[in-house]
Amino acid sequence: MLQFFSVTPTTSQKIRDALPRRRPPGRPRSEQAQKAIVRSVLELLEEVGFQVLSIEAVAERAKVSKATVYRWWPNKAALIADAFHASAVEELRFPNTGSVLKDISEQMIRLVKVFRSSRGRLVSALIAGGQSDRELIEAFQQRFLLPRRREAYQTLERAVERGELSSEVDFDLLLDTLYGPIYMRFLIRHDSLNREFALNLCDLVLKPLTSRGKPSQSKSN
Amino acid sequence: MLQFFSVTPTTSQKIRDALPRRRPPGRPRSEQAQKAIVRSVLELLEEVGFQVLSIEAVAERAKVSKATVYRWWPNKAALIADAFHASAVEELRFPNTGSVLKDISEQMIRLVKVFRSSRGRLVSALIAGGQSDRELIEAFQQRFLLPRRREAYQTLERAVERGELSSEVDFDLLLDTLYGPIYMRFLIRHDSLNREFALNLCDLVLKPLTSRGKPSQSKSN
Amino acid sequence: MLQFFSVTPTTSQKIRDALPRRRPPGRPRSEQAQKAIVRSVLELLEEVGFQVLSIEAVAERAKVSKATVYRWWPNKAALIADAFHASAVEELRFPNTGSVLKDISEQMIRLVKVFRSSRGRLVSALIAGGQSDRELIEAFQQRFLLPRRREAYQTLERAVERGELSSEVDFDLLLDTLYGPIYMRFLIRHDSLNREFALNLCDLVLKPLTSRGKPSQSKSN
Amino acid sequence: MLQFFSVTPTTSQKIRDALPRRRPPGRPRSEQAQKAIVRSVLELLEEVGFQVLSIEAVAERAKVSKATVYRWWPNKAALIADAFHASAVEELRFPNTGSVLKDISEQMIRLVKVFRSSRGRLVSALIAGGQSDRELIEAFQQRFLLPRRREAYQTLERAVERGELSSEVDFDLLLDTLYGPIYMRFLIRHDSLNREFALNLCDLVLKPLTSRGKPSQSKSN
DNA sequence: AGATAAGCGAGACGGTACGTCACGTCTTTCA
DNA sequence: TGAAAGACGTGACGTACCGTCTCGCTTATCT
Repeated sequence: MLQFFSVTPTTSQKIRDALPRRRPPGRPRSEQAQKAIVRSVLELLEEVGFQVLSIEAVAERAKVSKATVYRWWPNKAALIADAFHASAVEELRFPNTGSVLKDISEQMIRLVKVFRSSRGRLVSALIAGGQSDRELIEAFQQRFLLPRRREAYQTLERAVERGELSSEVDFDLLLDTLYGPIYMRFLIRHDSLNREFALNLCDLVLKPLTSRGKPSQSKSN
Repeated sequence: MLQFFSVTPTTSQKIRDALPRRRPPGRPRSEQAQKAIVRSVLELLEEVGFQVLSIEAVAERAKVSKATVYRWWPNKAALIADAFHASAVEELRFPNTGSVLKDISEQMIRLVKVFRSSRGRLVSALIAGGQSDRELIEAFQQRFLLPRRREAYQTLERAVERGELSSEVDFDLLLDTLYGPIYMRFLIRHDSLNREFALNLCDLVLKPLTSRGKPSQSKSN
Repeated sequence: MLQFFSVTPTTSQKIRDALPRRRPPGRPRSEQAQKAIVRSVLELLEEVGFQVLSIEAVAERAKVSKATVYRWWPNKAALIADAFHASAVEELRFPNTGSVLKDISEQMIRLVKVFRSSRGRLVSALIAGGQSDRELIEAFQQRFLLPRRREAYQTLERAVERGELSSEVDFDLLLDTLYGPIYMRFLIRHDSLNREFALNLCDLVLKPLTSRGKPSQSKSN
Repeated sequence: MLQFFSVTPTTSQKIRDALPRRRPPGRPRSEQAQKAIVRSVLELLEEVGFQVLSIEAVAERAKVSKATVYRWWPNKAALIADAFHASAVEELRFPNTGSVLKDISEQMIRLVKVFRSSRGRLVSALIAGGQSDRELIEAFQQRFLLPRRREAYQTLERAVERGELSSEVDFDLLLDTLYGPIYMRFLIRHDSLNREFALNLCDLVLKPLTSRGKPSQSKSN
């Protein structure tokens, strides 16, 4: 899971040429240390949250010197972004059931599960931190949101091809309408965030748009 | 606007007897100091955000001793919550035009304006802080979200009474579907948050539900 | 011994008016903390020397926060200078026996004793540090050397008055000739520094100058 | 000047057999690197002094890897001692004029010149460092002081042979009395160190001892 | 000619201490 | 008794060097 870490060096490193290269001079970066740091960040983030997480504690837990942390990550934000990347959530892929409503509601339920799990804390810490750190919120967009968005586009395109969905629908608007409410309940916690909510949400937003329910006609009015 | 502040001491203080009381002995609490503190918090929040805001800086800017801040607010969260309260947004009321779509889209546009203004920073700071502080997010729910929600309920009820909306609609689900996308774009900043988005969002979510567009039938299907 | 510390605030403090003043507002400086710090510096200096002495260790031993040390002393040098001042050496006064030779040799022997004691380490640390710190060496001149010099001048003047010494003698040259060799052996450690050396040194330098002993003849023979 | 450096490895290395040996296998030690290191130490010592001199900076300036420095010198002291050795001062030899007073005052003036030059900083750094490093002060004794002392002995012996000086004079005491004041002014900087001082010092100490001048009388008057 | 051995640069590593900053508490004087 | 002033212990910050280590490369001698 972490093996790709040195391949995709993310925030703290420049992307190296992909072509076969000689190893640079000097002592090579310790993979073990990097893994330990990332692991410590993940653990501590779940335990105490972004605000309280101190790099000092990360270094101590990873049995690594503080300098090593600072050598590779310029600030707490980058550290968390990378850690978050490393804990990438494979379970958030979209299925291909032949029905948009099914595909999306299924994935939505998985997302809700992640948000309710201890990893949710990681996500909320990242978004919270992002409110005063441009890099951090961009990291979240690029590494978490966008990959999922791309899959979502494909899912919607399949629906269009199948004739389930009008080709005139604004995908971005639709997807934000579907996921926005989930993020809102996740972050503001004013109401319950569970499977039922996800299903009802899908019904409310998606059903009117699917040809099966013939709501596309209402659209054209 | 701030005058009622010492009357409604909010989070950090016990509510004092409302009955006429004799002034207690000793130096009376300085109203001026309180106002200066709150003003400083608001200014600083817009300038630097929640994370960076230091009570030390607040005290210095308000020309107040640190102890005075601590005497009245137990922590940064309470301080921000109160400051936020003081900057209450009067312009977010719902109009009553006779059309749900109009009423809500109108208010939505105002909300978007607030979010895009410097006061938006205040809101995002509050939500961000709330991710690691229960009190803070609850303050946001109670003082910002709920008051607006109550008005929104009334707006929807009027629509039901007018026959625009089915009485079976889940108000909470509907409102989160309407506002969630705005919060999402506001917090994650992955896409533009403007008037057009608000209007399209309203159209997408609300039109299918309003009898005028006859989409209520599709619902019953 | 330390009581005069807050009276003569030395390096780190401005000298306050001697006139009766009201105490300033705010928590007063903790005398106890200051004493503990100075005591720790003295102990550590004798144990490990200037180079190794870390402010971190001083703070820890004095059970004082590092910030408190830095609040009052800008750097290690000032800290040591003050500590040195506090350990001021009362025993280095000149006697008044009626004989220059006696007066000076007596005091010289005391100086040698101090240099050979654990407090010698303090002095050598101060001079060593002074080689790369102007303030430090100046502190040594002002607080250690000069006070003694003034007494030495008086001792020499008494000798002139008594007719023991010519009034044409350059006091500064004479005193450096008397004390320089002691400092040299103290710092370079190339030869033994003891009572005999001090006595022989006095004889060598002083006797030829005193009219009473006419010892230049005995020497030149 | 530096060429003998790898031949006499000094402090940091065991002295190798002087007998003709075959060169060992392996890459030979880079003479160029050694010279660059020593040069850098000398430069930096004059610029910043012992305390601040960092091996990291030495390596960087010498365009040499840190490991290379550590391979050959165990610590900063050894490094400085060797560098000092390399900068050996040829001009501090004693002349042979036929007059002790002349011989010694002449050399003293040269010493004062060296102390006042940028190389003086080197000497003071060495002595300062020596206050907390036995090796260092011993290096100073052996490499700087002693060679000069041996020459001074010869100068004094010539004076005895010529009848200028009594054979009963304690050479060590006399030499420390002559040079101690110079070291004192050099290190403590409490008074001017110049040609006049050196001359007056010689007069004061040496004249009473030389039979020729009988100047003790003029002095004692 | 190839094997073996050491020196070299580069630079990452675990550490220690630096000097600064803000925390939240405290102790004083003045109003 | 509240407020201002400001010192206090605490603890993390990010930096600088320490002295050690692992690399790949170079330069020599030895087989």
